[in-house]
Formats: sequence, C-alpha cells, structure tokens
Amino acid sequence: PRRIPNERDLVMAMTDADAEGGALDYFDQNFLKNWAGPEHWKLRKVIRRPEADTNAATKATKTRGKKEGFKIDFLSPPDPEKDLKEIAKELFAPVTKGAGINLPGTGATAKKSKKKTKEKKDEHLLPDDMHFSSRQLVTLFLKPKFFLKMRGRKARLDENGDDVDEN
Amino acid sequence: MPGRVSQAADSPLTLLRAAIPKIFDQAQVSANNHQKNFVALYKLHIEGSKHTELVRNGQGVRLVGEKTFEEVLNRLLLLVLPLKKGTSQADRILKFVGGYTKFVNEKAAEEKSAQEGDDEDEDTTASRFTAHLLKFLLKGFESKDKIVRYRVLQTVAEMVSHLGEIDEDIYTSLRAALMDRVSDKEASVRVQAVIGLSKLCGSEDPAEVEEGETVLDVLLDTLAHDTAPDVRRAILMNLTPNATTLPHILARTRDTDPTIRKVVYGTVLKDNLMQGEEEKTMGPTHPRALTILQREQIIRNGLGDREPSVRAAASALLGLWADIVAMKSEEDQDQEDVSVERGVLNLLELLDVGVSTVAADALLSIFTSRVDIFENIEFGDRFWTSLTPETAFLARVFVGHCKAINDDVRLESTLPVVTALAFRIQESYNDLLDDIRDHDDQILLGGLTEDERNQKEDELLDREFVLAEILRLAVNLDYADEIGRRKMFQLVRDMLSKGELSEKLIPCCLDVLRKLSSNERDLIRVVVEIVHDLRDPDEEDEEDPIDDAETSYSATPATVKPQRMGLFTKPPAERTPEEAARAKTIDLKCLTLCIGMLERVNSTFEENSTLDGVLQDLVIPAVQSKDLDMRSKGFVCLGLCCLIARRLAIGSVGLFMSQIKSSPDELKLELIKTVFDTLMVHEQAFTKQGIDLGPVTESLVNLIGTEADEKVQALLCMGVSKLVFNGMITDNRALKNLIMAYLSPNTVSNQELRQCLTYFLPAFSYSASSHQKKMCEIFLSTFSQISDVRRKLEDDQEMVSGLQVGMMFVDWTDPLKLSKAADAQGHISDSNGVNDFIQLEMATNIMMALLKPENKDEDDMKILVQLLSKLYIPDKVDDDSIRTLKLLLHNYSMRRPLSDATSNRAFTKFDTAISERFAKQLEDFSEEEYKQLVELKDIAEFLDDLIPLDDSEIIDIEPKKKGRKRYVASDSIISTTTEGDCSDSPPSSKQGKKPKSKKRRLSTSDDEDPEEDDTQKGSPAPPKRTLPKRAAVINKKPPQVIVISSDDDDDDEENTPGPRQKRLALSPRYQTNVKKEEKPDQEINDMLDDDSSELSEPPHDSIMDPDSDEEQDEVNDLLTED
DNA sequence: TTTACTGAGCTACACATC
DNA sequence: GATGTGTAGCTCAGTAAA
Repeated sequence: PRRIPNERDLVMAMTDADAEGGALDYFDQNFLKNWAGPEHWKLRKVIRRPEADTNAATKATKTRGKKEGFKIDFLSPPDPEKDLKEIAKELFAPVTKGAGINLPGTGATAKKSKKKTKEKKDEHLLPDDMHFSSRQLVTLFLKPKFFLKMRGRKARLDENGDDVDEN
Repeated sequence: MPGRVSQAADSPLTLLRAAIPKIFDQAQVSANNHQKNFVALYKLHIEGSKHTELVRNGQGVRLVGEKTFEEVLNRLLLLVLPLKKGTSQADRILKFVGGYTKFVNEKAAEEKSAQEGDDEDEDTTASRFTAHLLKFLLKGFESKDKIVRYRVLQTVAEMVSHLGEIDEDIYTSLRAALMDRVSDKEASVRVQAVIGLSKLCGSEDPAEVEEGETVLDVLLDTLAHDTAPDVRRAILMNLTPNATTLPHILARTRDTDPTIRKVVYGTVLKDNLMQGEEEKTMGPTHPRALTILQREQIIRNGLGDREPSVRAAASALLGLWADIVAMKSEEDQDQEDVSVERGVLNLLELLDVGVSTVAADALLSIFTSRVDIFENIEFGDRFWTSLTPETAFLARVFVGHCKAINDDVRLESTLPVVTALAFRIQESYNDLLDDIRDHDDQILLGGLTEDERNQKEDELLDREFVLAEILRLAVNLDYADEIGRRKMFQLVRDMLSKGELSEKLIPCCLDVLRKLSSNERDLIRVVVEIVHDLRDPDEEDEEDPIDDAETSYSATPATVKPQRMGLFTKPPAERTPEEAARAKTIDLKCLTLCIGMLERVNSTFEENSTLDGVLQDLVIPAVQSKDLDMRSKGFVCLGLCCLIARRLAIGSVGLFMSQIKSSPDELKLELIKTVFDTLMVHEQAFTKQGIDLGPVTESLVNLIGTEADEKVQALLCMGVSKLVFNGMITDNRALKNLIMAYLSPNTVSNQELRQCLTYFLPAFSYSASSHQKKMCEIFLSTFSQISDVRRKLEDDQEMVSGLQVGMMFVDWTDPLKLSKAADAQGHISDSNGVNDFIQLEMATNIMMALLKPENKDEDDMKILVQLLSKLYIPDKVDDDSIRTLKLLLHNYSMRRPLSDATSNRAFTKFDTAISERFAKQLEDFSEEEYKQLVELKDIAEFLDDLIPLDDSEIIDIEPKKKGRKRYVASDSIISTTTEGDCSDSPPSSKQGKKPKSKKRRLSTSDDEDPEEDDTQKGSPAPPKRTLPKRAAVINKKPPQVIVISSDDDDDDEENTPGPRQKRLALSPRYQTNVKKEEKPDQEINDMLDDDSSELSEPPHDSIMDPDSDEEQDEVNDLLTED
C-alpha cells in the first residue's frame, strides 16, 4: 500500500464494510498523525471533559476590546544622559561568559565536526507513507477485493475478549 | 559638535530631530502611510544633507546634516530593537526603514541616470546613508540579547534587496555576518538571517567565491537540515525556483512539518507557474518546465499527504495545471480548442497514464476540487472513434468518478450504448491482433529497422492500453439491454480464449465477465471452460478473429470436453523443447486466469465441481514444477482454492509451512500470504475440529525474528497482526514479538513493518479491554527485553529511548483512549466493559518490579518511576487495590534502593499524590495489618520474600549461580527464592474482587500469561535456573535479524530445536501434519500426486464431498464481496 | 460565532559542568 | 554541590477552520 486509497477504494469500503469495518473507521480517522513509526511517535493525550464550558464563551468578546493600544514612544525627547553610542553599546553588547549565541557544535571547530556530523544530520523528511489502514487488517492478502467480516469481534469489548464467536 | 554649530545652522538640525520622530510615530501605526512618509522623510533627508561644515581650514567638508539625520534615525531604531517578536508596531517600523532604504536608493539611481556621464563611484547621500545604517546594524549582530539580534537581522533582511550599490568591503562583512547568524542559537534569528541571505544569493556569482561555501550552498543545506521548521520555511519562501534549487524545493514535499509542505504547494509551486510582466511566459514551476518524474513526485506526494490541508493545496495546484496547460504552448494561446477536455488531456499527456496510479489520482482530484472542469467535460461524437491512451483513460476515470458519486444522469449522457461499445472493442481488438501478427511476421522477415520496430511496438502497446481502459470502463456500463449484454459477454469470453491476449488484459476481462455472469458458478464455469479451451485448442479455430455472429452465451457447453491427444495429453517427457515452452506459456496464462477468477469469487470449492479438474490438471502440476514462476503461481492458485475449500485447506497448511523455509523470497511471500489467509478464513473451523493451530502460529511468530528479508518480515508482522487483532492468536508472545520487531534497530528501514505496527498496536489496544490487559501483562518483560537490546546497540544503530517505550505502553493501556474509541464506535453500552483500573494494575506491577532486588538497572528503574506519574488512576478505586499499591509504595520508601534524586522526587510525588487522593481509604493504613489481610496475602508474601535493603546490595554483587542467600530480617519470613527480574503480572486478583490466595509465586502464570520466563518463575526447579544455563541459552540463539527474546517464556519449549513436535503430541489431529512437515518432499508427493491414472480419483477426493450447508454459509458469511 | 489547534512564554526541574 | 543551561510541561492568546 503505497498510495492513499482513492475514491474507488473508499467506495468499495463503504458499500460493504458497513457491517463491521465501520467500527474501525474511528482508528483510521484518529491515527492520521502518528503513522510514521516509533521514532516519530508522540504522546497525544485526550482532553479531560470540560465540565463547565458555558461561561467561557463570553470571555472572547471581552478580550477583543483591548487591541493593540501599545505605541512606541518616539516622541519623548531622548534621554540627555544617555548618548546614542552608549545605548548602542549596551544593546549590542556581546556575550561575555557562558553559552555563546550559536548552536552547539558550530563555530570555531565547525569545520572538522561538520564533515562528521553531516552524514548524521537529520533531513527532516517523512518516510514513505505506506498508508496502512484498517483495511489491511480486515482483508486477505490473496483476495484484496473481499473484506472479512469478523463476526467474532462483535464481542470485542467484553471482558473476556479472547472469546470466539460460536455460531 | 552639536554645541559647536552656529546659530544659523541650528534650526534645520533641530527640525530634523523633531520631525523624524513624528514620521516614525505615524509609521508604527499602519503601513498605509508608509509611502507618504517615505516622501516626507526623504525631503527632510535632502534638506538636511545640504547642511555641511567646512573643516580643516576648508580642506574638508563635514556632512553635519546627513550625520544628524543618520543619528536620529539610529536612535529611534534603538527604541525598536529590544521589542520582542510579534510586536507589530516594531515590525512596521523596520519595514518602514527597509522601505525607505529602497526609496532613497531608487531616488539616487534616478538622479544618477538623469545626470549621466558622471563617473560611477561617486558617493551619494543615499549610499552614505545605506552604508552607515548597515555598519551600525552590523555591530548588533552578535548582541547577547536574542531579541536585539532578531530585530537587527530583521532590519537587515528588510534592507538587503534594496541596498543599491555598496562598497565591496561592506558587502563582504555583511555576507559573512549573515552567514554566521545562520547558526544562531535562536531560530527566529536564523529565520531573518536566511531571509537576508536568500535575497543576497541572487546577486552572488559562484565564480567569485574563492573559498568556502556559496550562499546558495548554505541555504540549500539549511533548507534540508535546520532543526526549526520556521527556518526551513523561510528559505523555501524566499528561494528563487530554478533548475538548481527545484530538486531541493521538491524534496520538501515530504518535509516533516505540514506547513512547509503546504507552502511548497500553495506558495512556491503555485506562484511560479508563470512569470513575466503579465504572467504570460512559462515560469520555473510550470508543469511543462518540469520533468515527468518531478510532476509525478509533486502529485504523488501532494495527493498522498496525510494532512488534508496539504492535499487541498496540491489539488488546487493541479486544477491550475489543468488550466494553464490547456493552451497548447507558447505561441498559440488564442487557439480554438481551449476546452476543459483539452486542458485535462494535455495534462494527462504530461503524465504517464500507463504506469502507476498518479494520473488517475490527479484526475480524480481535479474532478473533485474543480467541479467546473468535471461538469464541462463532454465526449463528442468523434471521441469514441479515435481513442488515444489519454482519451480512453480520461473516459474510464470519468465514468468511474460518475459512478462513485452516483451521478447517473451524467453517466447516461456520456456513455455509449453497450452494443456500440462492444463492437468498438471487438473491432480494435481484431485490428490489434492482426497488427500483432503482421508485426511478428515483419520481424521474422527482418524488414524493420530498430527504430521502426520500437515505434511499432510502442504503438501496439498504446492500443492494448486503450483496449484495457475501455474494458475497465465497460464494467460500469448499463447492461439492462439483453442484446448488448450477450454481445459483450461473448466478446469477452472469446477474447479470453485467445492465446494472444496480453496478460495485462486478463483482469479487466474478468471484471467484465464477472459483472455479466448471473452468478459465481457461471463465472467459474466459463473460466474453467476457457482454461480447457486454451490448453486443448484443437476444437477451436484460433485463427479466426472473433466472430460477431450472435452466439448465446448460455449455450456454451457446460461440460468438460473429452480428452484428446493434444499438447497437454502428451506426456511431458515426450514433448519437444518448443512444445514444452509453448505448454509452459499456456499454463502460466491459465494460472493467471484462474488466479484472477478465484480472486473474484467466494462460493465454495465444493459447489463448483468444475474447479476440481483445474486443480488436478493445472494447479497441482504447477506446484510441483521446477520452474519458479510456475510454482509460485501454482501455490497462489492452490492457496486461493484453499480459501474456498476447507478440507483442502486442512491438508495444505502443513505443505505451505514446510515449503516456506526452503523457498526463495519471492515464493516465500506467496506461501506466507497463503498460510495467513487460510488461517484467517478457516481458523474457527479448524478450532472446531480440534486442530491445534498453535504450532503453526507459533512458528509464524518465530519467523519474524529469523527472516532476513524486509518484505518477508513486514508480511509476517502484518499477518500476525491480523491474527492477533482478530483474536486468532491469543498467545502474548506473539504480541511481544511484534513489539520487539517494531522497536528493533534492525527494522529501522523497514517502513512497511513499522507503519503496519504503528497502526496495529494502538488499534489493537483500543479495541478491547482484554487487549489492554494483554498490553499490561507484557509490559514489564517487554520493556526489560527492549532495554537489553538497547544496551547491546551498535554504534550506528538507533532506537527510541526507554522512556519513549514506556510512554507508548502507557498510551496503549490508557483506559480513556479505549473508552473514547468504544464510544466512537457505538459501543456505548459496552463502555462499562472498559477497565478503568488497568493502569492501577500497571502501577502495582511497576512497584513490584521496582522492589525486586535483581532489577538493578538504574536507567530502567528511573524510567519506571517516572512512568508512575503518567498513569491514570481513577478517582474511585476499591480499597484492596489502592491499599495494595500503598503497601508497595510504603515498602519501597522504606527500602528504596534508588540513589538518584530525580527518581526519588518522582517517586515521592507519586506516593504523596496517591496518599492524599485516597486518604480516606488509606486512613487506617498500617503495614502489619494489611499483611494479614487475605486479599493482600500474596503481596505480603511477596514483600516478605524480598531481601531487606541493607543486604540486597550484597546480593547484587554476588552472582546468582551460587544460589540465593537468604537473610532473616526481623519481620520477614524465610522463603523460597524470589528470583527474576521484571515479572509481568501482579499476584493480586483483579481489584480484589475475587479474593483468592494463590500459591506463593512471584507472578501468576495463568493461561493468559505465558509470559513468564522460566528463570523468573518461582517454580522450584533450582538446577534449571542457574546463571550459566541462562547464558548458554542466550549463546545458543541463532543469528537473528531481530533480537527476539532468547530468555523468553516457556523456555523449555521455545528454545529447544523441536518445539513443534512436543506441542503437537497433545493434539493427535495435528500429528499427521507434523509428519508432513518432517518430510516435506514425501508429503508433497503424497498430496499432490498427479499420476494421470489417478486423476479420476485424486487422493483427496474427499474435498469433493458436498459440504454441509452450514459450512458453506460460514465461508460465505465470512467473506464479503466488494 | 464558536471551537480547536498552534505557538509563545513562563516555570520548574534535570542535567552537565566546574 | 553550586551553578547555569536546556528542556519539558503548562497556560494563555491568537489564528484558522467549521
């Protein structure tokens, strides 16, 4: 599966998966993030039920009132005490101690380390998306045109989940 | 100096000091007034510049006015620089300064050209201003304040494009300074630096760069490697697309950040389609300017994106592509035929409709996002008579889309009638056949040059493709008309009967045939007949083109033809090489035909007696063939038969299994697929008949760890996942092995495997409370095993961190996730089936693991403690559970073997949190009392077994093989060993609901939990549990691709060479299979004996017994047709 | 208009370094 | 062990989407 299911596939799924496959749609919808394998895995917590949400609505309009009242004060006369150069010196003062302003691993020794780290640098690319979905869990390898109806799974949420449908 | 100016000069300078701030004050409010204020400021600038002083006795001129102007401006700028990011006022001011730089330099350029002839290098007010401002800002590049750096760089970035002409040395230092800031610690600073550089790099000539990287090199490197998406995006948006940069830009269609991907489609690719003043010339990202690979990359990645917004952007882009390619090319823009079809067809020509699904996806996307295009597509009269690959493709996809959206009206108005189309197909098929024969003759005669030959072959391929497309389209035709229906049926049937039919057309033909057959039986019968015809062609006159005489398809003889002496009745040994080759070709085609047919049917084998002949004559000989291709197809065919023939399946699973190990990967894949599918379909029936599938599934599970080929690994994981997911494998080891494979460093590059499991593991966990329970059960042992793997990691291998692994388990066992999924699936009634206390159990398990002295890996313990706080403990828990936990916590705080402060803190936090939350229930907590409680007896004993803290350290040092030293602590009872590391299950009963006092074992090993390592169990078998033995077992482990548990559970069975036999002994039914597996060759021969004398009575003729209705129903029910 | 998601800023803590 | 830096978790505000 290297391709996003197109409409034909989806229609096929809809016409027939209604019985049981529909239940798995939830996973297809909700696993859209976190598809790319363990290294890209991220914990996504469910938001606890917001019990009181009725009074929160009115607050939005209130905050709208105060909008950008701020203005930079260009008009006041400059502080005669402070010379332009002094201010500049102050603002532009470079770091004296501690961590520099550059990323660790760069700077003076960069030339050596660059070649070493270059291979390991993350390219920030996603892996090939195999578009794995519930479909693959309920179809056969040899007969992809058919869906398995997992009748046994209707009791899925029972306490003894390993039961098998017995009719 | 200001003090020294004369009275007369004072007033203009004072004016400057007063007026500039006013302009800035306005400029900060809105960008609308900027243009006006440029003029105003410029006026002040020029006026001021007229004020000069003579110095050094008139030998030099001091530009007092300009200097003042610059100083005032700098001072104002200094007010802005410390303002944090996001202050729009500051942004506007800096924009204003940048804009003014542009303004002033343009004015200077105008003036210069007005008074042309003067020498070039003359300083102007503008150039002096620019240089001064730049020098001023350059001083701020290394400020310690990140905000100042950000603002300084922002100002510079605004200015860079409009610097006019500047001194070489200023340029050099600016360039160096910007390059330096690309590695700034702050992403926001880097963003501004790369924006500046990207404006600089256009003017840079690589030839002039003596050493080091060019600006472009740095930008392209940063585009790919910078950790901050913002930085990458900034480069992307400011880089000019061209032949050099485009590949790098397109690579970003798979950037990890969705907004970047969106920018590629919605900004970069879209805005550079056209260029020139009126956007009339082809731009760098015009589809015609791209290579076909690039176009396909763009479409595939865009439409295949997980993010809907990216897909939408890609879709919109494709719509634009269709618009702009509608015009043929540069010259004839005002050409007649600018219909929507033209655009779409031109676009299709730019793609390759023949290979891959990109073109179809693109087309469908355009149909959906650009309804205007879809609705205006019409197929004129001439359309159907002059089909090209593109038009046929368009028609097919169009019809498919109409069908998909149930647009019957449009469908009817566009589609030709069946009969007409049938004749069309027939005609082109006959023509094609003739031409193919002509062409073959030509080749024989040698009258063609290489070019002519290739050209002709391309043309024939095209026509074949057209035919395939029309056949696909034909599936969606309306067959209410009986005449057309018959015509089409006969046509397709005849086509399939021709030996020349390309294999590519077989699936299309079968789809049509299936649609036209009244039921599956008919379809099967017809295909079987065709197979007979193909293998026994004498009766047919195969030279005849398909006859369009009306033949009733229902009149086709249903009986199997009598055997005659033909190619296939001749014993293979007597065939000439030519005959053998021809026979093979035909057999392969027949197998393809059968596979295609079997894929499309689901009625049982027993209902279709005609299949038996095919099985005997074709499939079984193929399986026995030495030819790999043949064998592979034979096995697929046999596997497909098994899916609809239970008895055949029962006999064949062993065969498939036995063949797996010795087969080449290609065949192995098919065999494994077959086994999994068979299990999926027949598992219930097998179980009902008392067949123990354990050994089969077990060896499949074990194969995950031993197979080297990625595809095979992935397939195994997928198959096992399916079986576990659907409850056909309940053994926890399967689940555990899947997780090991998931996280193993050896599968990092196996995306198929990893993505499968990324889906499966949570889906499994969130689909049943019992599944979460399993996850809970295997957590600790899996966790420690993964840690083992991590410790042995090679330098170049990578693996997710232990905390990450732990977090995954916490996530998988989160009851909130389960109930959410259950609710969404409409299982609301079942949501009380969600076990809210599952992570309380996890906590108890973790605590017990922490208490065990032999768990001493600092890192692991630390992670476990950290995980405690992530667990969900519901507000209401029963007394026993919480008291058990508290007892463990209490003991741990007494004995705490933790050394590092972090863990201590985390533990204390959790302990107090629990104590406070459940204060009421724990009110009268006292250790001694609780130990007496029956409910907690197991725990109490567990704790008593623990060696007191003081001594445990001795134990750690002492090797285990010497036997456990026992220490009598004041309040502990001497007991048997408490060996083992992380054991999975708590000895406690579930929430104390079923108070039962178990035998004293560290861990329960009930049926659900075969997890326990033998060495971990408290079972009294000391000799087995010595360290050397364990080490030996580890060493014995065969070289594995994925390190799967070696000290795994149920050692006695698992690591012995023949676990299968041992297990099978329990199941008499299975023993036969064992024998088969032991002697695969013998078994094949037994089962697949194709001695023709036995044909009428095959060894397994029993499968021909009509099955009970019940069984048929079962198979039918199980599979649902698309 | 409401809602959800993202991004910035803050705080606290962990980790490394001396 | 004191120090400073880096990072994770949290909250809030702003924006985009419904």
